[in-house]
Amino acid sequence: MVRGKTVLERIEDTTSRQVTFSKRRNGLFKKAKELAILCDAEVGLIVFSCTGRLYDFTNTSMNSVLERYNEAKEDNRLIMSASVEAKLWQREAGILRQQLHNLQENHKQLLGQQLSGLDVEDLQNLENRLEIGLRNIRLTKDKLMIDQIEELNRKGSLILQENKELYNKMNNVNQENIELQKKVNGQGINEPPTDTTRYNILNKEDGNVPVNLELRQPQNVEPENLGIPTLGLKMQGG
Amino acid sequence: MVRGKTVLERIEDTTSRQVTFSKRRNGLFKKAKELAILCDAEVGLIVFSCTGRLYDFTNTSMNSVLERYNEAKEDNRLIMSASVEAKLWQREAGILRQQLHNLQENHKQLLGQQLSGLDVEDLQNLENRLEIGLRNIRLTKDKLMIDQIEELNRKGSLILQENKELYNKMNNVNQENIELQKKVNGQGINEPPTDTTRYNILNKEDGNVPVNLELRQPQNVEPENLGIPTLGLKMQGG
DNA sequence: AACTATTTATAAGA
DNA sequence: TTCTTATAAATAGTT
Repeated sequence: MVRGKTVLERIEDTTSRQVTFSKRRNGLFKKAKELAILCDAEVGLIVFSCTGRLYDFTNTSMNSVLERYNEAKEDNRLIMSASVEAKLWQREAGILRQQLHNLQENHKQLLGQQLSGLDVEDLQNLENRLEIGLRNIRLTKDKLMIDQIEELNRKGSLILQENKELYNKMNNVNQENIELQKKVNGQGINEPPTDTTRYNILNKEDGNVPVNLELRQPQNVEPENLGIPTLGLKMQGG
Repeated sequence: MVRGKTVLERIEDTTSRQVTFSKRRNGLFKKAKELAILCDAEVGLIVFSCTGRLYDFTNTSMNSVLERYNEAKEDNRLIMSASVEAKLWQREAGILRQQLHNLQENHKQLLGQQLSGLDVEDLQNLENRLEIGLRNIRLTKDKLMIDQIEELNRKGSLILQENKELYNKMNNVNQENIELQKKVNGQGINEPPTDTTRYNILNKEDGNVPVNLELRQPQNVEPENLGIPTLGLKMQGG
């Protein structure tokens, strides 16, 4: 527009384009600002350079400008995309809240609370559902407990078996010991006698069962005390 | 800017301000368009006059401009109002969905479904809650039924009372009729005899009880058949 | 809306 | 980028 009129078309030379962009951008923003001040207008101006850089101006706030813009535009298709999305989610939340509320109601009734307003048939239904539920829960619990008991029984039996074997071994060792003592005494050598009875007592009353049991006091438990069908094992010897 | 520099402040004269607004707005929009074309920029310009009228320009689309603007602005506070709102509701919906899911899980367990993964203690808790619930429901139901029974009993008694009175009246009318018949016959006048027995039968077997009862067949019900503590009333007379 | 005297904007060159 | 400058463009006040 100087030194010959500039034609209104894209400036092909990159440098020239960028320089012009810089100058004219400043001019445009200055004009925008002047318009806002002189004429008491609300102005929002957003510019992206061809390199993608953002330049913006507003004499108020972009938020305010855009809100007014949305209000003014009756064909809400612009920012409304987000707004519509918000409404959709709001609706979804409302539905979920309702469902949750209903289920809570239902749940409370199942727990025997807030029963007013129900007639005998409703209550009978509720009762039936609860009875079925209770039956299932009891069956499940019983099965679980029976399994645990059987497991304990099995472990107890193993320990008893081990105990029995240890006891037999001890007897053998004891016997051996006694005979050795006799031989030693026969040879006139005086050594203090080994305390053979200790092993017996330990085995029968105080010994720790060498198995990692989940029983609290496995050492005192006899199969009969596990309170269930025992495997028929009993302490032998002793 | 002409005939003496214009000071940069609000033009107080309304007419002058509006004229200037018009002129400068055109200039601004022209400049914006030129910038967009010459420099291959994306421009969005929104202006509200002080009277509230909207003027906008964009060489692309306002939606595109605003979307890029949102992307570019890292401190999302502008158009994000709607978008943020959407996110908030979305989050709310997510939380509600989770709560609903948990409650559904809980609910199913209460109904004796999906019990795997629970230990004996969990099951015992569940059982206890169900038993309490069941007890409450049964108490409520029983109370309701007892109330209904008492109500039926009361109504039944009233009807019986009414029946009894009607029956007595009928007997009186019958008696009266018989005596009138005798008199009429004694006077030699021949009229067809009134069917006095009909009232008796109607009353005892087929008559509709003139009370709006909720019993299905109130006319056939005797207090003893209500299945509850009766009020001691019985059909009198026959 | 048109005119016009001026100011302002800015393209090209430095 | 900035400065300069010639010149186009914008526009305030008037008609």
